[in-house]
Amino acid sequence: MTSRAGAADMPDDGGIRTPDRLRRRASRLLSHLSAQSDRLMTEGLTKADARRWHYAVLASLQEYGPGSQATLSRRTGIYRSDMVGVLNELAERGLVERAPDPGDRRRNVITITAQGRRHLRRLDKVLDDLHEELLAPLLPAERDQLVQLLTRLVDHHTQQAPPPPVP
Amino acid sequence: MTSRAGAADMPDDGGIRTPDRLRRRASRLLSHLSAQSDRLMTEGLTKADARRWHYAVLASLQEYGPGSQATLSRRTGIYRSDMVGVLNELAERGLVERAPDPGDRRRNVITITAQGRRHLRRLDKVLDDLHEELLAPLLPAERDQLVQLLTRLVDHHTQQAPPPPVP
DNA sequence: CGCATATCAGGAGCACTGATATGC
DNA sequence: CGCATATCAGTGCTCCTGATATGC
Repeated sequence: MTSRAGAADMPDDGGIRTPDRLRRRASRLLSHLSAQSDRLMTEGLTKADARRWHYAVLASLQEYGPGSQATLSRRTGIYRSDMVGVLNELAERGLVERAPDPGDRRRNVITITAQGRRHLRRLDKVLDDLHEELLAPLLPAERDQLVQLLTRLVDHHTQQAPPPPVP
Repeated sequence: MTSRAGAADMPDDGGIRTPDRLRRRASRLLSHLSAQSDRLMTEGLTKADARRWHYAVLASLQEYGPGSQATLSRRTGIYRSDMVGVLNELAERGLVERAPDPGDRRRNVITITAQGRRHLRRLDKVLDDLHEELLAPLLPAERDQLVQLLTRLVDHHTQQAPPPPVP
């Protein structure tokens, strides 16, 4: 007897809802896939003695140049509170340098080192392979589509300041 | 002087990498958007005195009928260890009932209550609105595309057993 | 003074591991 | 016996809230 008792446990929902709304909710799909993706990337990066945040910081340093910790926070989306620890780990490994800003003594200027650049090149290769695995079922055009759709949504929700409460 | 010193801090990457690989990495987009989506849903559900897991459990109960905790875990993707607490919260609120299975005394049979169904209807409405907000920039056809792409990826990575090490 | 910066302490939610007791 | 189930204890990561000291 596997739950085919008729209308007893087939509750009234007005007949409107599609039967698999759970699986088709975009938010659930996103959470699910993001978790799978994160696991994949974290595993791969761990083998290269790195974490996801390491890559974000190093890549942002290489693309946009040195910057204060607050600047890096804004670039990468990492919280200021968490940035400290990430930079400690990167500095321990000799991948970045933290020097006081002579022009503004509140700031530290973070710079990527030569070793950091070498490390970043390795990580980029690792991530390329992992993305191949992540997106394996999609054709190249579909991968572009996905990236484009995700980008539009991310952009829409990032430049969205929460509307002022109108007092 | 804002980092325009020539080739000094424009490091060699072979000229191959696209300049915004950080922003276009699918894994980063997924993490980012998933975080934004999670925040949106969590906020909305909190106002309705619920969490995301509550919705998952209630919806799964309504769609597939009652089941043991292990069954619910498989349906919803919530870990068995965490399921206990979720069901405690739902039972406290009178939204589900936990009764011992007479046929197998290891199991509890979880059933959604009438109050649980009412609550679920409210949550479904809340989530509909939140998804409208989440997917606002996309046309209906694009939303379907997104859901379809995400579904294919999720499916691909769920039924994937890690390949045997070939001894 | 207000504002930004770096740092530290800590919480909430989720994904996950491991151990235990119980019953199939 | 092996296996599944429910439960508890605890970890790590991410996101996020403070509070502090310092310098603009």
